[in-house]
Amino acid sequence: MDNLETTINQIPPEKAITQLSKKQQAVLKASLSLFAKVGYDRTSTYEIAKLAGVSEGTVFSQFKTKNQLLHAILGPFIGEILPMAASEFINQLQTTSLPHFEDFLNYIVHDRMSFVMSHRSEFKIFVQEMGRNPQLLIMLTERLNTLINRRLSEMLRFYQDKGELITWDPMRISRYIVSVILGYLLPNTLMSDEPLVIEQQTRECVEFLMRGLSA
Amino acid sequence: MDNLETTINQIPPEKAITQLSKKQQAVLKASLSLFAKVGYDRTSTYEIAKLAGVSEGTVFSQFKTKNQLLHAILGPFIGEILPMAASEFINQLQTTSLPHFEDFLNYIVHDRMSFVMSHRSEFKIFVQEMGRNPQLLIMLTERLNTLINRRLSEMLRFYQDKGELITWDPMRISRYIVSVILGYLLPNTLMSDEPLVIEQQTRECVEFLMRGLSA
Amino acid sequence: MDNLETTINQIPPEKAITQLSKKQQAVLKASLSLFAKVGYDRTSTYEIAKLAGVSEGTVFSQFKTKNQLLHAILGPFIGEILPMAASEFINQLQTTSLPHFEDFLNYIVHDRMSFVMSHRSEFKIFVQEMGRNPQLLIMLTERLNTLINRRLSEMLRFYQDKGELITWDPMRISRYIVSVILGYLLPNTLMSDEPLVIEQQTRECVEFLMRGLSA
Amino acid sequence: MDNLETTINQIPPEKAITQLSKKQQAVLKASLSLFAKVGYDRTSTYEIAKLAGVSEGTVFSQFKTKNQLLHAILGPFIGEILPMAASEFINQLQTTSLPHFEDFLNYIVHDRMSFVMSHRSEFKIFVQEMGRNPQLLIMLTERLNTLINRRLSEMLRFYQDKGELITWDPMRISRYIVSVILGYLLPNTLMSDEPLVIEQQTRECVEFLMRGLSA
DNA sequence: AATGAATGAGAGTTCATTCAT
DNA sequence: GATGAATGAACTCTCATTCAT
Repeated sequence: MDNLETTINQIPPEKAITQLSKKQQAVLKASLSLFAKVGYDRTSTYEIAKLAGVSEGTVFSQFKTKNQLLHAILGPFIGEILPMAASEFINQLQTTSLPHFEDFLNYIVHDRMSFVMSHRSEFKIFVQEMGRNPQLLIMLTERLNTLINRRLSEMLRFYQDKGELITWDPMRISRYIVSVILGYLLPNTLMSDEPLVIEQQTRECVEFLMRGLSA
Repeated sequence: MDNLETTINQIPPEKAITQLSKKQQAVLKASLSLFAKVGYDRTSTYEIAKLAGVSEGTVFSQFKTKNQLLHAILGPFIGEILPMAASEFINQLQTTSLPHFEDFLNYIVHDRMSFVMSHRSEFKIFVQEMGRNPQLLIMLTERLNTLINRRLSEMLRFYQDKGELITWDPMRISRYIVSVILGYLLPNTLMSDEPLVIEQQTRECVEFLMRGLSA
Repeated sequence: MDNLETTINQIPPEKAITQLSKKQQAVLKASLSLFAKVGYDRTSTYEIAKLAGVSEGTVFSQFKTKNQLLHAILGPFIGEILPMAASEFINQLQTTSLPHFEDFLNYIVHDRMSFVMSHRSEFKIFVQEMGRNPQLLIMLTERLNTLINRRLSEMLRFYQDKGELITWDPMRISRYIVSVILGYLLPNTLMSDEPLVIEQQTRECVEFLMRGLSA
Repeated sequence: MDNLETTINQIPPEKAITQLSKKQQAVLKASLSLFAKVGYDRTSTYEIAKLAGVSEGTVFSQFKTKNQLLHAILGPFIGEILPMAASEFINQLQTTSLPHFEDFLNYIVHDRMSFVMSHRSEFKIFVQEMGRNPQLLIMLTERLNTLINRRLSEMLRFYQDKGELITWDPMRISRYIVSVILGYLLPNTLMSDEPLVIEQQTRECVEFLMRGLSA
């Protein structure tokens, strides 16, 4: 693994993917599918080429190495997995759209579940590589912490001041929210191919979290 | 990956390990260390041999294949990870030692955290392989479900009847307990090498779960 | 290597080069530079295209194969490296312009040194390929021998008859002349990029050869 | 080419070669033969394996890379090519065994010709790589210069003082000696497989050099 | 004429596994 | 039982060459 750090730091050049030729997109799609199914290490570039219906040389014409293929898949995903509660978007919601903590919870739980479910394969690959690449997890956590400290803590304090949220450390609160969401997503994405009924799961999830986190 | 199913179904031949010669134990230990650090696929048998201080041939004298090495490591671990709420042990606790749900929570949270922390490497390998081997996770879940339906549900009903536990589906309750525990264990085991202050974490964990799960 | 024999046998199509388009000339120039710097085998057509500022396809539009590129470079060079004492030109010099052996030596030493120094890159490529392509050297030698036997021997006899040149076999005499000239050229072309002070070197060279070859 | 510098600086671990297994020696021998015949770049490890009668894996079991194979061949050769006029050996010859410059010439011409002829393949590979690896030539020359300045110049001065050797710069004298020797060796080693009649060539060589270099 | 995406044969290298010692 | 040299299939990657545009 060369450097997944770069992957995380780059804002994904969204257009890049659409600029790819048909064959290159097939390569990317085949990689996505195989990496998710059997893992990065157990996928050979020969199998990728075969599934994509191209020659092995073609696999390397756009993405110079097998590792760049992984980056090309995980880069955009990582770039979008975190903004959960990011920047402008959140600030504006704060007082207007989400007056109560329950609204807030409903929003992010539903939003992140939807995102992951519509990127199941990327998520699975990400989870797999995470086990192998602590760096990946460490950086993600650091970013998450920054996010929480800079943005989220203000918001949480907003609800805490309103008496709707228990006055725990924002970090601790976030940990529980993330844990419970993942408790729904991980078994589903890793084990089955059935789509999740997001509305139902969100309701359950929020119900529990509201009990645990209300003031 | 031949067949990890066998791994799970076998009651771990506990004695096997102690029967191993010094060299074979060194092999197992080296494998454990390397698999956890860089992953099964990225560990070569040559490196195992070097770290264990034996010849490459010796690596294969006891464990016929590299995969059997993985089994020899994960087998016992999986065999012990589940009994969490298993069989005799739980039944006897039920009414005597753990009269209140909080006692029960305290017990299993502390118990499982301790277990995982004292088998960090095995846990890490398990998590890594899980992403790659859905079979592993599916079987584990099925077993967990059986366990919950047969044993745990009785216990939970016991606390529910006492009015100490919310009357949700036992499966749902278990999901939250497991999720929150893992929310503490995963970042710690995957990211850092610092030991966890189990007592402190247990207290936090139980505090949150009690709020979320009390009747 | 297809057939470098053809390269030697072809009278270099002098005009060919000037007939080439700007792009083709750029390709030839880039090849010359890269072949000389890192060698034919270690130069990829991609690098040639990049340096020439053309597409990879263009590299092959004029020269059908990479090998033809080598031929296009070495052909003219080989065609001109030998005429040292060739044909009409020499015959006419013989008695008129170069009455003494020292004049003769001065002439060819200076002439060949100048030629090589103004074709350093070609010379370097030629030397490199020679090691790999004995055919190249064999043919060159045969041609040299023919040249010597047919033309040069007459001339040398002229000076021998005048008592200015030792009465050794012309082949032997030629060997020493060539060796000593190469003794100056090789280190300079292979090792450094500094231009040779040809006048100075010629004087030294001739001084030594005169001592060794005078009657 | 990683680092041929190391090759030159290491005194060749002579024993290493004899310690090699039969198969490894076959690999070395096959490499020597193929590198000399078609060049390093145009020899594939598959061909080496085939010629050596071993599997391709075996080629890499002792020599980790193809390049190390080249080093293993050139290292010892380079280590011995220079001592021509080296250290103790020369000093002791100086006044005792070689009273006259002609004796001295006879000695080194014969000695170096014998050495190269008994290492034809290595010499050929060396010449080929030299064209591609200026570093190789530069270092060799620097060493040669050091050798000449430190040791040889004393010796030459000894003969100059005796009035047997022209009072030119030692560097210049060396250049001619080397050039003329190579003038015999290069065509023979590069072009043919016929053994050289060393005695005859040495006599010719010395005869010419004596004429050119006598005071 | 020029492009550059695509090709596929072949390169160097790795590695789990075997087996004679 | 232990060794480590040997294996050969499989791997990632390179590159001269082709061809539709």
